[in-house]
Amino acid sequence: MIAQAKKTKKQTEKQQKIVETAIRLFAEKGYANTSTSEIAKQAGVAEGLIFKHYGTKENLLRSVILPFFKSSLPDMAEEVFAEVLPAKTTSFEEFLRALLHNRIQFFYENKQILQVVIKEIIYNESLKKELLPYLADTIRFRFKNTIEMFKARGELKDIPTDDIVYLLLPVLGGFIISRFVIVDVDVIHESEVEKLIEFIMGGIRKNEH
Amino acid sequence: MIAQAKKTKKQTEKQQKIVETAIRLFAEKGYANTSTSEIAKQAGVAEGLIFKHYGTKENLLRSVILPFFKSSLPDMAEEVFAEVLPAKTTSFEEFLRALLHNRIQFFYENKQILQVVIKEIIYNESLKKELLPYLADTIRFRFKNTIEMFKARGELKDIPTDDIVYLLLPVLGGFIISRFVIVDVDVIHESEVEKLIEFIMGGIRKNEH
Amino acid sequence: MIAQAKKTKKQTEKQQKIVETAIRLFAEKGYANTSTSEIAKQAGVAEGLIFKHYGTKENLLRSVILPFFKSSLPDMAEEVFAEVLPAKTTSFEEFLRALLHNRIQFFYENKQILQVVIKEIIYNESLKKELLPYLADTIRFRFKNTIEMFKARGELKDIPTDDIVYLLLPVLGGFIISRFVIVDVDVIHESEVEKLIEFIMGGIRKNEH
Amino acid sequence: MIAQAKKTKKQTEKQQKIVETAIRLFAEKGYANTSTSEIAKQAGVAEGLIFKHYGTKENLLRSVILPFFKSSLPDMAEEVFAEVLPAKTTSFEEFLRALLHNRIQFFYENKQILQVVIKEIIYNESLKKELLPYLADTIRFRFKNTIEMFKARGELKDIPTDDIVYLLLPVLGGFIISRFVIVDVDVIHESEVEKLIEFIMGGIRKNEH
DNA sequence: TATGAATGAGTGTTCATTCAT
DNA sequence: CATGAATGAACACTCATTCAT
Repeated sequence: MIAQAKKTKKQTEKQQKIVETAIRLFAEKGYANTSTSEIAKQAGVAEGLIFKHYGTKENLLRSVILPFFKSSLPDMAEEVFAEVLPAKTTSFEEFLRALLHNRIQFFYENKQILQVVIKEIIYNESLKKELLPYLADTIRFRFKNTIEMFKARGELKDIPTDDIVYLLLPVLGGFIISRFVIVDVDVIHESEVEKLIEFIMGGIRKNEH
Repeated sequence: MIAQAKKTKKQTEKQQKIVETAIRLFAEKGYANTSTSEIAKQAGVAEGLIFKHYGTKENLLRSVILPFFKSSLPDMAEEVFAEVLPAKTTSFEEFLRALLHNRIQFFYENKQILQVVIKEIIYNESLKKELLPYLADTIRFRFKNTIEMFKARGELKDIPTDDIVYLLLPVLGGFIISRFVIVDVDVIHESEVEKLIEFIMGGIRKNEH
Repeated sequence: MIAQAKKTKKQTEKQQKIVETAIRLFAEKGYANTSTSEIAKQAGVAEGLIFKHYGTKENLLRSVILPFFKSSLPDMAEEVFAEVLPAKTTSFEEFLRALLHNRIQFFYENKQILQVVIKEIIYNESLKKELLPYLADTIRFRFKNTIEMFKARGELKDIPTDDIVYLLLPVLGGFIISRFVIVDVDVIHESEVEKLIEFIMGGIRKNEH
Repeated sequence: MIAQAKKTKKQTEKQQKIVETAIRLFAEKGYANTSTSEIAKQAGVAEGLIFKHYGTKENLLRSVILPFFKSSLPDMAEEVFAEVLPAKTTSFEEFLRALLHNRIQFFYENKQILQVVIKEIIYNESLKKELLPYLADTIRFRFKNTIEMFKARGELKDIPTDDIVYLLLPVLGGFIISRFVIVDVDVIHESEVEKLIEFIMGGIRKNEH
């Protein structure tokens, strides 16, 4: 169900090995610091084969990133929102909790691809231009709907929805990136998630009674 | 006073030009995607001169990053805290506001170096290992003191100080990085800062009366 | 059987050409004065191919020297001693004559590699350290045995065997080096060999009767 | 009296230092493996100064080699033969002994220049072509006269003088080169010299009585 | 499909040499 | 006399890519 980014239709065993190795090396050292000869060697494959299948090194990168980006990621999103939202009784906190758990699980299982995506979006201007708008639109759209729903229920402050999304995304994104990309953790504890949720919901100011 | 990372003691005009050009190109395309020959060409300098002065390409990168990192950055920090804190009457909100304005101004003026630093910390494993602990320690230490002070004044919730810092840093860092590195803005509006502050202080949950 | 230093197992035609050209140029101008681009050009090969096969320029040198040194040279030695010694009746003079003819033939056929070896042993400190002890041990060991045999037969003076070897090696070595390396002759005449043998055996002092 | 190769007429202190350092480095690693920048650094001098004084690197090498070669060496030779020969009563053995002691002392004191000369004569085709004939002529001429004198006295075998010289030079040269250049000894013992002399005079064949 | 020899443009780096000061 | 910044050609080496097998 998850981590399916690696397998498309008909891939030979060697082709599989190439993609796996490329993902691992791109994640470890970055696309620009990984040579096709190293990929070939570690994949146990002739260097020519990479070019038979993918034409260019850049295309190999896209073949790694794009499926994850254009199919797995939105599919997953669909799932989450579909999974969580129907429960009408749920609070926004419950939603956040479910979302975070789902995402964290997903990102943990696709950590290497995620690392490649983030590193290259930051490092590679043309990939950034291509992917960032897509990412922003997709995610933002879903968030807006959900937040407006909860605002209608009176659970959230009367801040404009766009502002909430605009503040929420860097916080959630920063949290996940700092954990999975900057510090390469394997596990995010339940308590961390709870603290984050409480922070997002209530801030840090002491309320007067 | 600011943007002093570029000028050290005795630098010839050409040496200046090399560093400036290197910073610009590293910021635009990343260290790994920038060739020394391109730096030389755009700096109007013989390629050999780069190596006369910096020995290796990697050392040129370090000569760009390290002064910013090890001197300018903590110096600035010192300044902010010194500037803001004495005013005992100030609230934590005032402190945050002053800090953000100061940082935003500083990062705007050093935007390119900042972009280089962040890109390479994410992309270059060995630089990350070298700089991240240093960064974390320096920044974290100052924040802890300040937060504890305001906690003592009863302005902040009774969350453990470490937890507050741990939540605050990705939020502030994520905000600045997403603005200056991912989206390459020139200006951050007053209102954005105010929204961020209110978010940090009060979260998004509607308070019951 | 001889000059086999050039051909190892599976070498492509171009690889052959690289080694041949490298040997020739190293012999003519020395390793340090020969550029890989010149080798490539004269071998009719892309420069990159040299590094595909040999990794570094230094490794190309070693690939030229070491097989000659560690296999051909001792193999030959084996042969000579095996060929000459069984004939119990042979005198030491006969042995010397056979040895010299064999060596001269061998060195003539491998003249260029020999020139490379000698030039680099003299010029390249690290190669000297690596090869000289090996050379000394191998050669010296065989000589000692042979000389002791002939001493036992009463053909040679009662000088300590080590001293004889220690005097004989520079003489033989100096003779061959001065002919093949310093003066680049193609042929060493029978009469030269005879004079050398008579000199070694009898010296230059006139015997009184 | 000796080691005067280093000082010509008016040399500044820095110029002295350049030549000394060049000799040392050329001797250690060879001319081709020594960079002018290294010479300058180790001599404590600006790199430009080398070229102010010597024009090119090759000219620096010649300024080191030629005075030694064209003045010191023949001068010394003159001395030896003048010193030894007058004593009419002396035997050829005595002459050889005096010659060797004189040369060994001289080469020991000029070991580094000697190493440079020998290494470059073997490595540098154009220097070889220039110096070798000169060397051969000068040395050979003096030897011939001496040997003929001793032959006239009946001390030496009736081998043609040219043959004796032709055999003697590689032996003496090989002995000195193998000691001072290949093995970098500081001292040659009296006993070694004696063995060499006895070898040259009497060979190794046991004489029948 | 898969190999791996071969390419050639490009990379970081070195080095002898020049020249303004 | 002396410096050292600056040059540019050459150097060893890398790498994505091609192609005959």
